[in-house]
Amino acid sequence: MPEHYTLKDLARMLKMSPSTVSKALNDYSTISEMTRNRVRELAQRLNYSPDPAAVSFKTKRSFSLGVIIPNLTDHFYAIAVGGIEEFAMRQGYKCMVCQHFEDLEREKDFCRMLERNKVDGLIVSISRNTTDIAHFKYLEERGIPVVYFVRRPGVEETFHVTSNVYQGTIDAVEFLAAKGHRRIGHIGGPIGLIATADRLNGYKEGLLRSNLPWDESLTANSDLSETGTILALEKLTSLEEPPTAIIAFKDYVALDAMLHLKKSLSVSIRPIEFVGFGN
Amino acid sequence: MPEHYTLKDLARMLKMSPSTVSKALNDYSTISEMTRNRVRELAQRLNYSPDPAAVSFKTKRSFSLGVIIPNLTDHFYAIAVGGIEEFAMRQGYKCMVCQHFEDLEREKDFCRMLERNKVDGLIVSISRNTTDIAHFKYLEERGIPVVYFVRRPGVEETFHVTSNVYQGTIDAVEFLAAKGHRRIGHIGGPIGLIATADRLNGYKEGLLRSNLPWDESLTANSDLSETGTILALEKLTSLEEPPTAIIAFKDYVALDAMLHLKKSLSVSIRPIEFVGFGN
DNA sequence: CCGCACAAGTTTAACGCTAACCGATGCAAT
DNA sequence: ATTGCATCGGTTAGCGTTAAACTTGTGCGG
Repeated sequence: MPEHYTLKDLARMLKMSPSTVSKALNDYSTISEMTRNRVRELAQRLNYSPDPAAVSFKTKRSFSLGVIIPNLTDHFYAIAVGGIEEFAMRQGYKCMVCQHFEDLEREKDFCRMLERNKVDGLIVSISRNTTDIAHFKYLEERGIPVVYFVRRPGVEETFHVTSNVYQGTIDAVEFLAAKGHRRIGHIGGPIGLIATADRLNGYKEGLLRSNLPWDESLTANSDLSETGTILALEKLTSLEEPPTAIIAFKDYVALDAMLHLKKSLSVSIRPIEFVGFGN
Repeated sequence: MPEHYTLKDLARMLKMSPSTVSKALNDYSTISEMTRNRVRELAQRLNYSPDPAAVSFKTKRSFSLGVIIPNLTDHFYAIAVGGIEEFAMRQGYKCMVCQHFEDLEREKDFCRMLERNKVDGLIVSISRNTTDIAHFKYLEERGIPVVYFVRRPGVEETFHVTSNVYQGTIDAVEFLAAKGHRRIGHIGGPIGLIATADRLNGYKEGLLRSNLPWDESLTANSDLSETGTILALEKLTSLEEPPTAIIAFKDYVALDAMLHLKKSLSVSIRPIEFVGFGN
């Protein structure tokens, strides 16, 4: 039942000092090839691995990443986190996954917590209520790199990876226009999100390219809740001349809308085509 | 820009020894009410929080939990992990989420890794290839409690939380029987899983209670992949007298089956009712 | 008035590891 | 020879916290 060996143990067995062992294992150039090999070999044989807590304590880093997302229930984020986790693990990093549930205070708490835990970096999809990103800036100032993911803060210069929803929306409009739709509705997301603006711009550009007129009444916004989506939908369907197709902010917004339509129309008055994409 | 304070800092300011401060913050009974309060107050004011790495290093625990699951892409696990995460955080625990992707070796690696990281406990949904659970036993021997979750190992006495799929399947059979179905099919899960056996037993019991005959040809097993499910489905639909209803191992198995049926039958020969539930 | 229990702190050491600083050796260049 | 310095490894100190061992002061029964 091998308890875990420490550097000291190895050192004793090899009759050298602990720091030599440490250096050997950490590829210091001041250790001879031979010594390094001797150490390596024994370490291997004894199945030695350094105590992460001790290393972290000493070095002030943790080999772990913070991942802040809205919520793991959202399938998109679940998949994303799955991928991040998996990749990070392969590189020897752990992840600390935090769900903010659109709560700014939580988001801030997580930042504190993650800083204390000395994460080596942060991947964040900010909450909808996050306009000020001082708490992230603070981490950056302390040397913790922050990458925004899907959602990113408004004006600031940031590192981020997002999908090109602008182009996506253009494509969606053109796709529907090509199918003959003349009145294409747009259910956008929460006002204030960059993605919401990007999509709206894409929508306008798509109309332009398809030679369709811009008509504000064909646009609505959902807060992404089911009721929010239904409200938005009803704004569009109650028009004199309702749209024959609708582009939605997210796939599940499209789903909510479609289901509602299906449920609420005992007689299907007129088919509406839906396109939902993005996150 | 307040760097982080340490116990020593507080001690200096309060003119007492670091260990007194530590004890005060950790509710030791040998510290007077007054001292405790003084310490608490300053700690509060300076926004002190202990360095987790140091604490972990010293105490040999980490306030973190290991969570080993098949895969975050499975919506069920995503939700479950979301809940675990959330709850753990509230109690001041972090989670280390690990996806084994049905790979036993990975599962073992995670165990090693989690042990080295001194997790305080483990929540596991074992891989399908896990028959021997020595690696978990090993952790338990070392004082790390293990709770199995959804999937649990065969024979062993374990702590586990699972849903009662036995009863669930009985209910499903009775439900369908009550609707008049006489030939109810059953698409089970991978052979070897406890849940697979439990369900089959529930299926049999349900038939018994509904006065329906047991007919082995009405049962099939899916490995849960789409093709596996389709294979199983086809075994049932190609019968002389195919089932008019099918109970499936998981909701997505039912979905795969339904979609396939919908796609493959240009003319809908006969409606089949589906019940899918569980994880 | 002694001794003892107990309360309230303090001192010390240690957890395992790393990094900064030293020391010894050997060899080439002066 | 002596210096210079590169090579290789050892010594030491300390990260922040806690637990065990130790000290001091007080009250109290005998």
